[in-house]
Amino acid sequence: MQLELRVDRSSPVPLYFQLSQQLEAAIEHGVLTPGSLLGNEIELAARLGLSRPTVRQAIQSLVDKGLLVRRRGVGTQVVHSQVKRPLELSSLYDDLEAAGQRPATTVLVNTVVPASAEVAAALAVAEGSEVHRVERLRLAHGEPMAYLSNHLPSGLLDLDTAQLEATGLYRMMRSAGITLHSARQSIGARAATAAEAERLAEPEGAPLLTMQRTTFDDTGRAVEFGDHIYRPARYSFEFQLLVRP
Amino acid sequence: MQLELRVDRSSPVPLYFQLSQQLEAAIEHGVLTPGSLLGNEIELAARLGLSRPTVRQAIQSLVDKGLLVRRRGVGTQVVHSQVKRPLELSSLYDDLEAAGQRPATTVLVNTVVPASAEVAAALAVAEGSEVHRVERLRLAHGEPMAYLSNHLPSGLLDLDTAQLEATGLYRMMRSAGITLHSARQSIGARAATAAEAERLAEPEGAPLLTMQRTTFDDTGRAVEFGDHIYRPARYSFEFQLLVRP
DNA sequence: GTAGTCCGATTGTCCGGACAAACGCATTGA
DNA sequence: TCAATGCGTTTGTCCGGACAATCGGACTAC
Repeated sequence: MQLELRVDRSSPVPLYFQLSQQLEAAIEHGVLTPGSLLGNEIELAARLGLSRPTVRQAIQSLVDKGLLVRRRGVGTQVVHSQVKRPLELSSLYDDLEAAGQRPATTVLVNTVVPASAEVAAALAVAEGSEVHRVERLRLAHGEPMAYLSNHLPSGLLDLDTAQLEATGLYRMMRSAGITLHSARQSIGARAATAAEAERLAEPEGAPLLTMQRTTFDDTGRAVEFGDHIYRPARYSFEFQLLVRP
Repeated sequence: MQLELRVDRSSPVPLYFQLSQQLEAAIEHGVLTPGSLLGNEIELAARLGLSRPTVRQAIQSLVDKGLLVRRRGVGTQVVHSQVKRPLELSSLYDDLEAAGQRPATTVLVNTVVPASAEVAAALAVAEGSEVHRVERLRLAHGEPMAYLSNHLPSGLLDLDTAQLEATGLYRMMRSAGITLHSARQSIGARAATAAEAERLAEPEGAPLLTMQRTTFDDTGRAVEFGDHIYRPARYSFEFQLLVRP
């Protein structure tokens, strides 16, 4: 059976992108079954009226995503992995929304403070200079789920409390024209202190999942430093890693 | 000052790879400072006697690694991020060795068992079929650090106990010709059971960091399922995420 | 003075072609 | 029988060129 593919040359969407999207959809919907060959690049290019480099660019983007594997002398095959989602910089808000949980947020602190040594180092600003500080409690189904403490360089974003409660911090940054690029994370665990236990409705000494993260925009500037704690019964970090050859 | 770059056409190493390595080294050693422009692609190609596509391929690989940023109409700049290492599929053994800790391993169990429902689902084999089971205690500086439980499809690897203690599981898989490709991870936390507490020399109920991971090779077949627990005071997960636009 | 327009610079996309390298398989040879 | 060789297939690398889209700054018009 021939996979139905076609591109629209009048569209402003790049041809290689049109193709890669169609291939990805075909894999997602099971039209291209795991392990099946994709047909060689030359023939595929001829069938679509495209050049080989364009077809290769489309295929390469899917290889980068981990959906396809190329083998010289063999061909390009669909990976038969159970889970195919690539790793992404996840936002707790988006994670919860994707899980259909309708997250609720309570902003507990939203102020400007002098940067502590730790915060200054993470954000690469002078110690004692002004930074925004936000502390939020995130709930799902009315139950506390995580306590989020964030520091941001001042002047970067207008941190409106109402907006912080209605949406997520990452979403606000994106709409402010900040393009997130990378993040350095550290995930650990420890026992809850008395104060933390009360905030999260856990007994004192209960195990907590902790995450510290510094996020960078596309110019490499630190735009956010977060120190978060999660209730492990209600949240865990799930992601897919890819190995680059 | 002109960055000194040159390629060796008689080398079997691809030209784009030679160039990207030199650029990466220049960034790493601070010859190319963060924020500095790289010079336009056309001129760079002419200077090296290469074509523009080849130069673009070299630059693109560094953009994918998060070391460079391209801006249309502006040029290609070096990202000024503090930490630049990309995310990789990490092995606890390699992590420890890189930290200069000389890890020691004790193999507690190395046998063949019928697959439980959970293991069968993770490895995509039939429930009850034979799988290898390995349990190891990993120590650093003579102190227990992690308890590692792994299941592998049978017939994949010769699991020699002595070799397991001398090196890591991932390293054994690689030398057996298995090319690791991706992994699905879940990181969480919970309180130690009595048995776990004893094995790790922690009090009962102490917080533990947990990780479950299924690793896939380049054809998408599951090659390993691990269920690990770590002492949070001695280990945490650190990694860098990249956002794909 | 300010807003809009134009223009040079630079990357993004796309083409068509050429040869090399690796793989799988069939054939050949010991 | 079994290993070595050869061959077709397919991806990997590389070239040179063309035009489009976008950015930033200079210029112009009001």
